Amino acid sequence: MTKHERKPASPRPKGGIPSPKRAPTMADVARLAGVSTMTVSRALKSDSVILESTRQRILAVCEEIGYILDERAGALSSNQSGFISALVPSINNANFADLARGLTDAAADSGLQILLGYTEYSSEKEEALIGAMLRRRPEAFMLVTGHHSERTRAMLRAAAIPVVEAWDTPEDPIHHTVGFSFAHATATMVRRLHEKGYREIAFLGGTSYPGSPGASRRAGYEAAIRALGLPEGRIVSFRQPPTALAMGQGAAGIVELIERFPGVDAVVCVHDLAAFGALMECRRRGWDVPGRCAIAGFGDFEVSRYSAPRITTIQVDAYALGRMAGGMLLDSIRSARQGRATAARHVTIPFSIEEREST
Amino acid sequence: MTKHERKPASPRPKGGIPSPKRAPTMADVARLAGVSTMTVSRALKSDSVILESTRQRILAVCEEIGYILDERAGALSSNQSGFISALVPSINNANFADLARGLTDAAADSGLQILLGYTEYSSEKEEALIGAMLRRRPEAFMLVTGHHSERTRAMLRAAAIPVVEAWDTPEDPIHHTVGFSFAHATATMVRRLHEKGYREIAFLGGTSYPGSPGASRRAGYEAAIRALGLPEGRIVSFRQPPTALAMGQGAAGIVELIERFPGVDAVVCVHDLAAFGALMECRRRGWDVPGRCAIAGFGDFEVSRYSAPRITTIQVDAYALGRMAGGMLLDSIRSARQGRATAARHVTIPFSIEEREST
DNA sequence: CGACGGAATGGTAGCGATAACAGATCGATG
DNA sequence: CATCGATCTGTTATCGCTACCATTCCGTCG
Repeated sequence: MTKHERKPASPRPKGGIPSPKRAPTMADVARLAGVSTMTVSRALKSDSVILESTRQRILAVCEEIGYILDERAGALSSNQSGFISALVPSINNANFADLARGLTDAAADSGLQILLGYTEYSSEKEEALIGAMLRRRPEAFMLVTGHHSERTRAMLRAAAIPVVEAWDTPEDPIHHTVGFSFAHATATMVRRLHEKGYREIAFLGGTSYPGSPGASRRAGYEAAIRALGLPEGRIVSFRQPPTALAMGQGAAGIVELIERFPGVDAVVCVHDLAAFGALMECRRRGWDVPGRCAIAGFGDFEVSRYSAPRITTIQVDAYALGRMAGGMLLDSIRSARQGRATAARHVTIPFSIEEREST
Repeated sequence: MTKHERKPASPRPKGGIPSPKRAPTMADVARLAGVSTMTVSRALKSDSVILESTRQRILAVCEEIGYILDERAGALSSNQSGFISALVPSINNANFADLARGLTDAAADSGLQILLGYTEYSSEKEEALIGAMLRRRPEAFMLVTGHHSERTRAMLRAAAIPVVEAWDTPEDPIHHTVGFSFAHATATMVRRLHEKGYREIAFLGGTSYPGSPGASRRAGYEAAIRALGLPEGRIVSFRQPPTALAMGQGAAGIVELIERFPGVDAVVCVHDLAAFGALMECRRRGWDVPGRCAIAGFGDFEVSRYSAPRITTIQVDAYALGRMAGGMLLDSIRSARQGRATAARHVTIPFSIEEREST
C-alpha cells in the first residue's frame, strides 16, 4: 500500500471464500470457478462464445455466493449504459402510461431499461429532467408530445443519441417521429359529426397559447369548421394545463359552452376525460346526450367504453405506438454501437373514429 | 502503448481544447480551468467546501465546452448509485401512478432518481425485475402491494438496502411499511352501509386465492358481514387479475350478482373502476342507484368524483403516501451512507369514507 | 516571529467491469 | 506427423469519477 491508496470498505482476503461483509465481485466468482474474470463476464452475456459446461459452472458459483453483476461498472467499461430515457407529460394518463409500457416492453426484449420522467407540461421541468438524465448517459431518448425549448433541443443534439418524438407529430422534428396528426384526427371527427347532421359543432378544452397541449387539436377543429362553412368561434378553453382536474374542467366547460352558445348541437372535446366530465354534467342537468348535444372525445380511455352512454372517440393503440417507438430507438442504438448513424424515420400510425352512443 | 492497451474511441490530445469528436471529461474541464479534477468534482457537488469564485470559474468552463458529469463513473467510484427502485403492479392505475409520483418528487429533492418497474401482478415478473434492478445497485426499494415470493425476499435481504412496502400493509413485512389496512377500510365501509340501512350487502371483485389483489378487501368484507350478522356469501369474484378490463368486469359482475342474489341492496366493489362499470351497467338497465342497489368503491379515482351519480368510495392520499415512503427511504439511505442501520418503521396513514350519491 | 490551525486544493489509487488482442487447445487434414 | 483453423480462455489496460490523505496558503496568536 502506498500512501494514497484508498482504504477498502472492509478487509479483502486474497483467496478462499469472500468475506461475508463484502458484496462479491466478478473476481470472487472467477477465483472460485477457477477461471478469469473475462470468462465470467462472457458467461453472463448471452451472446458470447463460451463452453456451455464452463458457463454452467460459473452460473452455479454465482448462485451459490449470491453474486449480482454490477452494471454500473459494466456501463462505464463498455460505454453502454443500457438505459433509454423517456419523458411523458404526466403518468396519470392512460395514453401516456400505455406509451411508456410499450416502450418498456420493447426495451426489455433487448435488455435495456427505461428511465422515466414526468414533465408535468413544463419546459423548465423538462430541461431539468433531461439534464439529470443525460448524466446517466442514456443510449436514446423518447419525448412524448409537446414543443421543446431550444435549450432542450441543444442538449439532445449535443448528446448525439437517437431521439424519437412520439404521439402528436411535431412540425420541426428533432430526429425520429412516430404518431399521427392530432389536427388531422380532430378534423376528421368534425367532418364525421357534420355527416351525421350536426350543424353547430363546438370545441371544448385546450388552452390557446401556441405549443400548448390541445393546440393542434383545436387548430384541426378550426380548419375543419371553416372548410365546412359551419359557424365559427364555438370554443371554450381551459384555464389550466391538463391535470387531475380534467374531468372537472369538462363538466364546468360544457355548462359555459351551452350558456354562451345555446344553439350548439355537438361538442368535440380535447380528450375523453373532459368529454366524460361534460357527459356526466349533462346527465345531471337532464340534458340528453346526444339528443340535446352530442359529445365526442379523444384518446379512447377506458371510461369512454363503459360510460352510459358510451362516448364516441378517436382511438389509437398507444401501447403499440410505444413499442414502435422503442423498436426505432433500438435499431438506432444497434447501429450506433456498431459505429453507424441512422437516418431519421417518420412513421405515421393509424387512428380510428370509434362511433358510439354519445353522437 | 503496450500490446494490450484498449484502443481509444478517438485520438486524445494531451492538452488544449478537447477534440470535438470526443465527449469532454472532468479532466478536460480541470485542464481548462487550471485546477485538479478533484476540485471540479467538488464544484459540481453542492455540499462540498470550495471557494465560490473557483466554482463559478469551473461552472463557466463546463457550460462553455458542454461538459456533463458522468454519473455512471461517479456511482462506481463513490459506491452510491443515486437510484431508488420502485415496483408497482401496474402504472395504468391512478393510485399507483400517484404513489410513484410522490416517491419521485421526494427522491428528486435529494437528488435521487427512480427506477420504475411494473410487475403486472405477477411474481415471476417481480422477481425478474428485482434481479434486473439490483444490477444497478439501487440504494433503496419500494414495493407496492402484494405478497412477495421467498426468492424476492431473499434477494432484497441479500442486497441489504432499505425496503418499504407501501399501500396495503403486509402481515409479514420485509422492512419498513407505510399504508393502511385494506381489510379494515373495507369493513368500515360495510358498517357504514349497514348504518344507512342496507341489509343485504354484497362484495364484487377480487379473486379468491390467498395473496391475490383484493383478497384483504374481501376478507375485511367477510369479517364485517359476520360481525353484523348479515347474510353471508354474497360474493362475485373476478376471473382475471386487475387489468384494463377492470370496468368491464364490474359491469359483468353486477349483472351476475343481481341475478344470483336478487335481494342484494348494496355492493361493495374491490375498486372504483369496477364500481363505475357496475354503476353504468345499472343505468343502462334502468336499475336505480342507490334505489335498487347502492354501489361503493375503493380508491377515490377521478371517475368517482364526476360520475352521475357520484360514487361513494374509500379515499387515501396516494401522492402523500408516496412522498412519505420516499422520506422513510431517504432517512435510511442517509443513515446507511454514514454506516448506520435504521430500525424498521411502520406507519399507518389515514383513510376516509367519501360518502356520495351512489349509496 | 515561529508555531498553529483552518480552509482550499492537489495527487493517486481504485471502484468493478469489459475491449482488444494474445495464447492455448483440439480435431481435421494433406 | 506437421500444419491449420476454429473454438475457447487469459492478460492487460482502461472507462471517468471520487475517497483518502497530503499539501499549500493564509491569518492568528502566544
